[in-house]
Amino acid sequence: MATSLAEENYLKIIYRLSENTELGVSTNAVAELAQTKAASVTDMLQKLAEKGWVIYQKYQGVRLTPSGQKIALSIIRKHRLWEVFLVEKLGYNWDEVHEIAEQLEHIESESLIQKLDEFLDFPDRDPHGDPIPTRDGKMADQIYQPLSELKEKMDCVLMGVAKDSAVFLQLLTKLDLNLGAKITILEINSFDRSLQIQVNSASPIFVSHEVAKNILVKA
Amino acid sequence: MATSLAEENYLKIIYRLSENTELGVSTNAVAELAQTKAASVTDMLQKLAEKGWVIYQKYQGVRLTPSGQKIALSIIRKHRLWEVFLVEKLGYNWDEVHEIAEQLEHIESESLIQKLDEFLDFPDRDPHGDPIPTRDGKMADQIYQPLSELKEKMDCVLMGVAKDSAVFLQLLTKLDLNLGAKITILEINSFDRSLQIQVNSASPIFVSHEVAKNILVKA
DNA sequence: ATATTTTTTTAGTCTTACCTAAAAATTTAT
DNA sequence: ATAAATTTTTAGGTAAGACTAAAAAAATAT
Ligand SMILES: [Mn+2]
Ligand SMILES: [Mn+2]
Ligand SMILES: [Mn+2]
Ligand SMILES: [Mn+2]
Repeated sequence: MATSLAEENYLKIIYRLSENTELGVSTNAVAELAQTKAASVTDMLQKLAEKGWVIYQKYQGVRLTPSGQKIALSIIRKHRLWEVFLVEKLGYNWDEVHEIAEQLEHIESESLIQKLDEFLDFPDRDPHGDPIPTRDGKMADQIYQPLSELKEKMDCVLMGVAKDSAVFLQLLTKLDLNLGAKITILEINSFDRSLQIQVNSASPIFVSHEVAKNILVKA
Repeated sequence: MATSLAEENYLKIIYRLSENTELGVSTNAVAELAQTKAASVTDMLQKLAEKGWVIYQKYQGVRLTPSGQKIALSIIRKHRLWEVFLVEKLGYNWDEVHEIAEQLEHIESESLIQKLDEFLDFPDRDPHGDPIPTRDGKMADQIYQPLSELKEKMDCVLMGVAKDSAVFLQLLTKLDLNLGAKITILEINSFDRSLQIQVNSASPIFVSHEVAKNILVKA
């Protein structure tokens, strides 16, 4: 069945909110991400349920059916492949690509994504370190851990980010915290959990706990 | 002012129909290309006029204002650049790209088109030989002529097509009539104006007047 | 246990872009 | 010049996807 742009965006949002929980996703949570009102969300959830893409019961929240999940994963696959294209081929920085990919992810053509994937040499991570779902809808687990979970004196490599807002990514770029950066934790301040770290053996810098939580690393 | 997808498509259609004539474009002509009904077109023309993109007077047809023309040209620029990308970078054939470009042309990002243009090395023709409007909205004239206008014994090179329907392009491909093909007119049959031609010095083939009309060549 | 607050749903509108049917204007034919 | 045919516009509706305000349900506090 054909999906409208609005439907695709809702399914993607529900997918994202389902990643961390087993329970149904709340109407308000969807409304916030969709930048719309709860009443509009209720309308749409009823429509998505009729189409068989979500399980929805009044006041019980919503969850994706297998077919809804499949659609969401295909949109995410397209989004991430286009992000790779924008960075690798067109020379964008990682903080500039999300909005454009939000548009490109809705282009409908099986062959286009197939050829794009090939052109990009079948990447398995996007420019933010997020796994790219395979053609048959399997997504690798996020195997990296937040920098905030590491202990003092530990070394690690920056493998991704847990948030792709432009301001956050620009901050990282300014601090030389790019994909692949080598990080050493010098000290963790117990007062505010901020970290003193060394990036690529340069002079030490401070990052807040909030920043460290959103940096994904491999030990 | 922001343009909706529907508005962009209407402006593009009006541009296309204006290319050959000085007069206003008729409601019915627009309706046919938009695959919609005349009543819907009238609605839209009134809206476009309010926005200042067309001059519209009841029963007098419609024509683009300079700002309407500018929008149309920017959509056409995007369409044709994407077609170059699809053929040159992703390996599509020229008969497969139009529908996908119809979607891609509506992606909104100045920088994206700028970078795409650069990535493609600033092409000035698309895979069908059509000129690509410049960033400031100038489009080169179509300087090629239909094969049907040439006389017997003349040599020419295939530089473009006047129609980009998939069936037509597939026929040309089957006959080895690709961009750059060398054509010699052996004979023109006065009965139905069909032509006997030689392509790249291979054995002679026949093409109808209808086909010849839509093949653009340089003598 | 009851009252209050928060969340969610329903009811009623709005805008965009389409539709059909009917009316009006224009064009073509006699 | 009139009549007939065609084109275009108007009038009135529909579906998608949003909104606000009000009602209902659920969660939280007293
Ligand atoms: Mn993104
Ligand atoms: Mn990403
Ligand atoms: Mn095209
Ligand atoms: Mn073209």
